[in-house]
Amino acid sequence: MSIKDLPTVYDARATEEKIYKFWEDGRYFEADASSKKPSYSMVIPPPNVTGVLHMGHALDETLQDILARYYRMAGFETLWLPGTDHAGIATQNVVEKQLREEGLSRCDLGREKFLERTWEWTNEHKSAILDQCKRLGASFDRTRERFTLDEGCSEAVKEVFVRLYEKGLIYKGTYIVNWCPRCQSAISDVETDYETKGGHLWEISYPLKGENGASIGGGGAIIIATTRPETMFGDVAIAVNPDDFKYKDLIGRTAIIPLSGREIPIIADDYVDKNFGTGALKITPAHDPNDFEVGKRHNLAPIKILDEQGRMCACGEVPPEFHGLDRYEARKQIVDSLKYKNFLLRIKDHEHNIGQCQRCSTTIEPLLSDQWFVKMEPLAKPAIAAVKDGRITFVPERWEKNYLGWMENIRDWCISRQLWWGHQIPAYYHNQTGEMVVAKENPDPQNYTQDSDVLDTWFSSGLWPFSTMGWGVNEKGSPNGATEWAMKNAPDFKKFYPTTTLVTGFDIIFFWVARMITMGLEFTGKAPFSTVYIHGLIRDEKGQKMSKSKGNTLDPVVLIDKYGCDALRFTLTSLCTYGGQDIKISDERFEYGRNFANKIWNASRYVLMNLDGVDDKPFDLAALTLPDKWILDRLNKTITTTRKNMDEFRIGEIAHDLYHFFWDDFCDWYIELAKSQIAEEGLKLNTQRVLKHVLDYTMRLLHPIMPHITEEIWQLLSVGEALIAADFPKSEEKELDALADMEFVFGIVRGLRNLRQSLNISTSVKLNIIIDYPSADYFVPLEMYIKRLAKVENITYGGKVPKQSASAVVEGSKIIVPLAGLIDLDAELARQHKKLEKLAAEKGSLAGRLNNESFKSNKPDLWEQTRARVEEIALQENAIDELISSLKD
RNA sequence: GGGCGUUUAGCUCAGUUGGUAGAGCGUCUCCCUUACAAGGAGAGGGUCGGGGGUUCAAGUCCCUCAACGCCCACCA
Repeated sequence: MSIKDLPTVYDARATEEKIYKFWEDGRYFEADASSKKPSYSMVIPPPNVTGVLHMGHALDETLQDILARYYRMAGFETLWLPGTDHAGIATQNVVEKQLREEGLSRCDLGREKFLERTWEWTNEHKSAILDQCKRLGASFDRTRERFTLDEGCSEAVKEVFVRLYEKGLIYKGTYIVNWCPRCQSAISDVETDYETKGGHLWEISYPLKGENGASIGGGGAIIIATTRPETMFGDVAIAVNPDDFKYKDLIGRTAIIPLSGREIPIIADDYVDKNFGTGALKITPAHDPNDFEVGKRHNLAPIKILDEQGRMCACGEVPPEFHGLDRYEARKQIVDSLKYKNFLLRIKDHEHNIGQCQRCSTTIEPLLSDQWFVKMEPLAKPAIAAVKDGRITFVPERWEKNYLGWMENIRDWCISRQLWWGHQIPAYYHNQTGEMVVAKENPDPQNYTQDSDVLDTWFSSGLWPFSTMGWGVNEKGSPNGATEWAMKNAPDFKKFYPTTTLVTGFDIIFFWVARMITMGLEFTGKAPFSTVYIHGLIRDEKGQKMSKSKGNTLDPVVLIDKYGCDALRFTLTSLCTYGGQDIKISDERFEYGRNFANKIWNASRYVLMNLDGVDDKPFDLAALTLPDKWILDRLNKTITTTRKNMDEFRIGEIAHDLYHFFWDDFCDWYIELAKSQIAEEGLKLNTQRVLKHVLDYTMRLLHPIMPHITEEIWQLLSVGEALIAADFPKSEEKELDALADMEFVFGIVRGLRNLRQSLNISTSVKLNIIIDYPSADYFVPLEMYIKRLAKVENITYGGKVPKQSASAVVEGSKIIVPLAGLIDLDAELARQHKKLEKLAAEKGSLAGRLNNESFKSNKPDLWEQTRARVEEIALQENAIDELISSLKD
């Protein structure tokens, strides 16, 4: 297709498909571990295999891609490593749902068959979301794609588990955990959400046993308050505050659990708040984390009365009529029974926070069970230090506090999950003796059986920066113990670990970022990345979180179809503030990026269509006109700020700067001025060279944000083979010093246009203008340029100042326009008076400063500036006065 | 209970070391001038949430109050 046939509307769809294929075919995304160039690397936050691309990914992937493309162009050997997460619970849920539809359960299949089935599903979907990322223009290296359950990652998981265990940092124990009765698994603290709900506080009377062994009812009663009456059969004590005079005498006596009749001691513990409820608290160690601690302090064995489904146990502690009841039904019946037997004294409304499973919103049941934990404190210490001493920086900085606060109060991490899909815990039990061995392989499959639990999904993602890169060869580089896989990939680890930047949302700082830091430091001795760039979350136009259930999601692929990928990327990028504010979006916002892409397209079309006869030589510095120098200066400044902003992760500012430079400076001013230069034979060639140069460099600057359209145009410019592999511009030190003069020209033109508009003189009417310069300094370099504007602005220039004329003042010069035709005299007079008022107000406020001696001595340059402005105002006022009297003539 | 964020033009938001406020969209006026009507030119619009303080000078620094949002903790 010839340049002249390029469509006037940019065809994003066709261009993007073609260009992405060009990059893939040219293998431009693939990193070379043997390169001598300095490295820049990132790992993708692995999306869940069950995930579907949403706006959050679009933003996260776009930002990473911008960095990858920038550093690739800036001379770094760049690796952006993609992959996906096996997402334990989520994936298992999907497959179990399929099974249910077939009338089966996972237990019908058995573990082995179920896993086969899940692998089948996974293999089918594993890469779907990364394939979708192609539409985003993602330049990650698919030859290095990883999956958290694949060979290398699994090997690393086992290695890490065994080493932590041997170091005493992984332990197994019976503790209270957050149990999800629906998922049938323990979940970690961070996977538990709390929601405030209305509930009740029940006050129940527990009879006291008589002092001298008197029978039930003989010794009065103690009244406790609880939100969970159904757990009463698991009570092991009643606790009161040791300083609470109400109960002082009761400490050490014995109370009797209503309905079941078991005897429990009354103990004293500081944990109890005298002022809450009745000041007496029932202690149920098996079903409440705080009670568990109290129980431990007082050596009271927990009694478990709810099972893993959330039903009352059929045990001796629970009266038979409640056996097997669901926890809520049990509560109802127990309360009825208490009421009937007069043990229930009062019911108060009470709001409290209820823990819920993040994944299925089922109310969490704190449950006593055998689980595996990571001892976090020793691991947290170096992870705190790495952030405090600056080896790891958070951008924006405020997230550092957030991270440190959490780390400094870290609690042990429950890592076992009662699922089948995931990394099975590498612990083996002897079939007869029960003896436990923790090892990477089963020591003797005949006699040992592996622990049936799997690891929390975040355990493997915590290793992601190094498990994906061939970690496993020991520090001395010896193959001893390392798998073949690790050996093969070790060069990646050497070249690209630690990674440079991690890009993610603040919602997974605790889940993921913190764990990568602890694990990275523990196992590689190095922080896994030096900068954590935290961006905001995408929200809908009302500021609500996007979710499928609310139906307020926007599909990135649909938006790309409608507006184009580069448009989507540009819009998203422009909304990224340095502070990482959440981003509110609606469909229409992407018109911003689309319009910009179209502007780029059409301006480029103009340049391309006007390059006939141009050569490959650089522009002639000596022959540059004022606008040439100006646009080159502006380009140079834009290069400087773009690089600086890239270093500082001010990505949104880059987008705004480039938008402004391209649209306002290049299109609206330079190209318009260049049109008249091209018409002059003597200036044509050099102008073409400048146009070509500026477009070339602008495409380079914009490429990280808008990769497809820039690649397309750059290739049409025929200055190189592939923009993706071209150099990122470096700024020149020397300035061409044209800004001030050009501003003057702009002032003249604006003044003129303003006059036309306000006097209602159409651009089709030719105007004569006269410029009254205050001194020759202005005149010499600019006269020519004003003349050159003649065609564009439809003016003639020069002559004598007639009587009736309008004028505008620019930096001491006056543009005078004779008013031969008709104008609206009153309207013009009113306009001028309004201007006078404005000027007077400004002068008033400036005068105060001017007379301020300390301002004059503290900031002489600023004072001088102010003084100059006051002079300018006086000139303008004079001009307006003159105009007014001339109009009145 | 502790911490963080936000409050600037009709709407959505920028505003890096303190120096008389900017953008996009929307509004009004004019223009289909062969790069672009997804465009061009011009205009209007803000006592920067309230109050106090520091300073010659505060959207910007300090204190305080208010509203909204988020995170952490989880007194039964």
